[in-house]
Amino acid sequence: MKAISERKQQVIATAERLFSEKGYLATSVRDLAEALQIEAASLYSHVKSKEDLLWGIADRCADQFFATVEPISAAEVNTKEKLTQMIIAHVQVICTNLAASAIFLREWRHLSEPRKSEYAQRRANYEKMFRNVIRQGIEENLFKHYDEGFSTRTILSAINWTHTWYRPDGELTPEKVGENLSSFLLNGLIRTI
Amino acid sequence: MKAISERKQQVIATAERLFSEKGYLATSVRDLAEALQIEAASLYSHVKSKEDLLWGIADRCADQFFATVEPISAAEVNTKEKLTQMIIAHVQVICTNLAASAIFLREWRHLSEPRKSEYAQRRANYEKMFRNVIRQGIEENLFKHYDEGFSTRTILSAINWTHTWYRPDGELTPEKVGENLSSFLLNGLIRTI
DNA sequence: ATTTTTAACTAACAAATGTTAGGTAGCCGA
DNA sequence: TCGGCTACCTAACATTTGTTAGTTAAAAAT
Repeated sequence: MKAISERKQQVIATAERLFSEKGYLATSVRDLAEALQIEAASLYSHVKSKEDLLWGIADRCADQFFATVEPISAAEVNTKEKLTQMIIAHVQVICTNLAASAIFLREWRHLSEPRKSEYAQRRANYEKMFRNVIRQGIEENLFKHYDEGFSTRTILSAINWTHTWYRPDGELTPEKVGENLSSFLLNGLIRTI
Repeated sequence: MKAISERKQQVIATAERLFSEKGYLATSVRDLAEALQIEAASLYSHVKSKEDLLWGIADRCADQFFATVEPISAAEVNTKEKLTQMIIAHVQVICTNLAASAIFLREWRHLSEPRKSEYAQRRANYEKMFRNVIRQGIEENLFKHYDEGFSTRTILSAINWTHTWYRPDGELTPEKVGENLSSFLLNGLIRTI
């Protein structure tokens, strides 16, 4: 496989940070170069193009979400437990890859075709894992009979937003955040006892 | 007050659509002009600058959210009912102003200072209305004792995402969507009876 | 009938953007 | 010691960008 030089790793890490902070379009190649304290043209020793950089980040991040959540999705556990664990795992990926996750969740839209459509498909496949477990829960009469797409979108939007507010230096561990979110979404805000 | 000519309304409506579809930065003045079938420079008969256009849209949309939700926030109803109605109202504004809401929710970040900071403050004040009613519910021991900021962010992110998937030509009315969302968030996905 | 306003135009601008060409100093393995 | 590789440089490029200047034809107001 292709080994990734240490310097290229720095380029990628800086790009992740800037793309997630300011957005892909608002980050110029010169901004990125300045953050690395080199000239803009020098970036092209490490990277083929600005969009290739975005693509690489998006690609690797998608891999990580799949690698973390897919095993849980395929495991044999009861439905409630499975959804809980998937939420916790998903949130964990976000919290430990805040910058890259922002690309997975938002900035991928700025890929150009055909990559953009391919990526949208990949994201849809990812979300289908959540959709499937939710459908399962509905069929088992364990989950409420909302439209299955509605429930999926509501849960995903609530947990995805984590990437905008989670701070690694805060007091909450990623796991605790995931537990709180799954508990909230499964049981609701209202006290029942 | 300043009357807004019919043509300017068209410019604004088209800008709302393009800014929300492709994003503010990805929409050039020439894109906008082409959609209106005029030359780029002609836009400046109607609008002072591209950012002024963004600003106007963001400003009016914020007004609308406040005008719709603030009266409910200030009303004397029990806490659960108040939060429910606020969610429904908020979702209703989104669903009936999909394009402008996308600016309120996302694209305002591309305002330049000091407008950006002012707008962020305004949004924070808006969200504070939700935060307050949630705190109230916690104090009344009616809502679960999650961190108040956590609950607020979770609810808002779930309901804000509506703007990406709601279709006016679908079968759900905005009110029904709001009811489903508030029911989901207050009671959770799990069946209890 | 004359003036003013409106809404468009053409032409051009400076600045910013992503990118390429071609070069150079230092390091590493043979 | 030599050749090639790495990581950067300067200079320049073609486009795209938001915007201004100045003009014009038609409509509205006086």
